[in-house]
Amino acid sequence: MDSEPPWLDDEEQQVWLQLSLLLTRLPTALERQLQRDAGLSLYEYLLLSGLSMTPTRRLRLRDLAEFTGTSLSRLSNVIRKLEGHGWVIREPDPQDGRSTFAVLTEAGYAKVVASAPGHVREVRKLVFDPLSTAQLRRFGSTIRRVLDVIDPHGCDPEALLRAEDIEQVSSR
Amino acid sequence: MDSEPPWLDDEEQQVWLQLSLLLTRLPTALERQLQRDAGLSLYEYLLLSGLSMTPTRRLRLRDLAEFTGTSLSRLSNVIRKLEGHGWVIREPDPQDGRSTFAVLTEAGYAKVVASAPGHVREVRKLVFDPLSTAQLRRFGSTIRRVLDVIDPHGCDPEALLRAEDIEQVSSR
DNA sequence: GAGCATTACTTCAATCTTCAAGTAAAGATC
DNA sequence: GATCTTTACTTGAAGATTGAAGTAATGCTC
Repeated sequence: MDSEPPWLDDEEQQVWLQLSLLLTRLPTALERQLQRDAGLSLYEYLLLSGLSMTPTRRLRLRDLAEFTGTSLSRLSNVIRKLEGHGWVIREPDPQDGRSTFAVLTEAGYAKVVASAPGHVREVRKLVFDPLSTAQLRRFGSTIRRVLDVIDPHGCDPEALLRAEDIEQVSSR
Repeated sequence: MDSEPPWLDDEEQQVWLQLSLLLTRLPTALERQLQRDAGLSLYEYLLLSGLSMTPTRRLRLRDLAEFTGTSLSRLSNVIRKLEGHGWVIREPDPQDGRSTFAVLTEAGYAKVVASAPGHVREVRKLVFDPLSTAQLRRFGSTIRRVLDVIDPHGCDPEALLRAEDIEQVSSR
């Protein structure tokens, strides 16, 4: 096997430092805005907006956990909290007795609609405004390359959001 | 001021999705490796390795909080845990009765030395190997641009690590 | 169709994080 | 030099997260 250098060179170290900072500072900044203006955590926002992007505004908990990138256990707790606010309800999956849908209520949809603009404004301010179009494009493909290594099956969240509507028969 | 579009265009949305994934998946992957191979959280590793990079292997808690990007409160708790392992001790700052040094012990230093190669290998595998040199350079400067907006004073952590030994002798 | 493995979810306990006080030392201002 | 503010840190309670069971439905294999 190739023996790789045991430490990063100067340039790598520079980039690694920048990336580490981004990894901690950006979520914190987004979280702050959402918490202040909408009383939502970044995770909660991601969850609600994920549901809202879906044709029937529902997702199996398993898929939602995948989409938000966390454990079912955490998701289960957060859903309970969101149910308390009346933003989400659980519905059994008629096709599979094991799985449960998280369904966005009207109130939940309204919450997303109300919170999205502020969040988008922040994302735009912090990420898109400072970058040129070309820079943006390269940034995206660089990140994609890293993600391919972390998660080679590239469990495309977009696909998740689109693929779940086939089996709708009833409800509402 | 320009009124900005209320939502992201397709390309922006793509990039944003990639970035969101990176923000959650990369720390998780690094955390997993460290937890498995060294029994450390990413935060603990960052903290210990920050101390180890310092000329005297010590940093004021305030500076360490800044460096690791979190609250003093969290830091205080983590330091207590690390003290329990014998990796760190607290020492009062003779220059300023309010502040405390976190000092890396020999055992703590040994812990960093033992854990670093595995962590570096993971970082290299996930971030540097997939990128060309040119890509890397652009990636770094793109990130820097974003960070400049989030944190304009650009409180350079490198400076922190270097700057703390001057005042062993004098005050301000 | 019986038995075994897997999947989807929930819950509990342990740990971790945050937030809001609280303490105590410095520094600033008059 | 008395008072006011700021800075550095700690602590305790509340809330969040993880990890290990536990339950229940499903799928797989013989």
